[in-house]
Amino acid sequence: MATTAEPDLAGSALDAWRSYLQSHAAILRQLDAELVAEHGMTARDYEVLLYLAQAPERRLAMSALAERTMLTRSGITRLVDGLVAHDLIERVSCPEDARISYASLTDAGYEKLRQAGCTHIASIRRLFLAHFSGPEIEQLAMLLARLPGARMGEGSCSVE
Amino acid sequence: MATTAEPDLAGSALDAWRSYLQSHAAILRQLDAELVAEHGMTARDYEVLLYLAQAPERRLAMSALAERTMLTRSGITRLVDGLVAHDLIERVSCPEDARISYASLTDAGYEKLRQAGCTHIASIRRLFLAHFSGPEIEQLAMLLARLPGARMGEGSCSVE
DNA sequence: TGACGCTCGTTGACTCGTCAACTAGACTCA
DNA sequence: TGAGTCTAGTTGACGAGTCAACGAGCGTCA
Repeated sequence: MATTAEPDLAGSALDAWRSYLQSHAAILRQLDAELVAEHGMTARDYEVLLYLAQAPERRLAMSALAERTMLTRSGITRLVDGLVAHDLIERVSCPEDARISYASLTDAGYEKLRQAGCTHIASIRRLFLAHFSGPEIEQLAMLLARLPGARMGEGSCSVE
Repeated sequence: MATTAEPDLAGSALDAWRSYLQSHAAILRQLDAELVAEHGMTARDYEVLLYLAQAPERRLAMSALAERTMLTRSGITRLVDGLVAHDLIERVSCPEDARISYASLTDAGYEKLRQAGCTHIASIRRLFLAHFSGPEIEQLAMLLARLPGARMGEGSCSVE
């Protein structure tokens, strides 16, 4: 119907890209829905609590959180606002540098994280991992690690 | 520091999942930024125009668009509103069923899509495909196709 | 000391997409 | 025919996250 002069994607390349895009949307939506339904918490909330739990003294500067979650600093400010309102996190100012404010996991936040972790990790297994064999997971990990933004070996996915 | 009684993710499983999540965020952000910078259009806009270009008579009912893009019907209404305002799409009512309104690609929309396609596909190649060999792409396509939401063989990624 | 430039976090205004409620039209069945 | 129900699409109110602008604090260098 028209020219195909522009660079085209076809075959496996297209399949890989489409599956990558669409599966991500579907899985994340489902993951979020389950976490919200069972623990009143979004996947982002969970992610933030997890990073804090894994950090030294269970606290991180706002900027550090923003970097890990791939949100902007203003995005993190608002997300943390919500978690503070639910007493899962508290803000702690830094005595050495007054510009810095830490997000610090409360005991309640830690407990909430542990509870939600069961649901969340089970969901990840069911929606993602269960579709592959052990060697396939390794293969997938190896391939996906090459993509921009992929970072590895930064702690566990459950509470330490 | 705490018990690890809850199910845990470790090793390749964690790496695969983390890379999957984080690479997606990074790639999509970059893809969107490039499309916006060069063509004043988001990746979602592009996606909608592409689905229309590939559809019979270059038009689709709103619900069909919603399903393909994994947006809700209200989300699609608003996205299409924007594209209509830019004359890339027009709404056409269905004579057989007055409930249905088609989103129909205009010539301007088609031309815009062709232009943006060059940028977009080049970006996908650079950010995603370039990191793998041919056989690796096939492997990846095969693996990712098993995930929920992944659908394959539904046309090309460029204008037909 | 103090002006300059940088970083950190927050805020206002905005965009994008959701959910729930709604309207309008089509189908079904008595 | 007409009540009940279902589907398609839109709208209002909202939540989440972005960008741009800002205030405050730190470091540097003259």
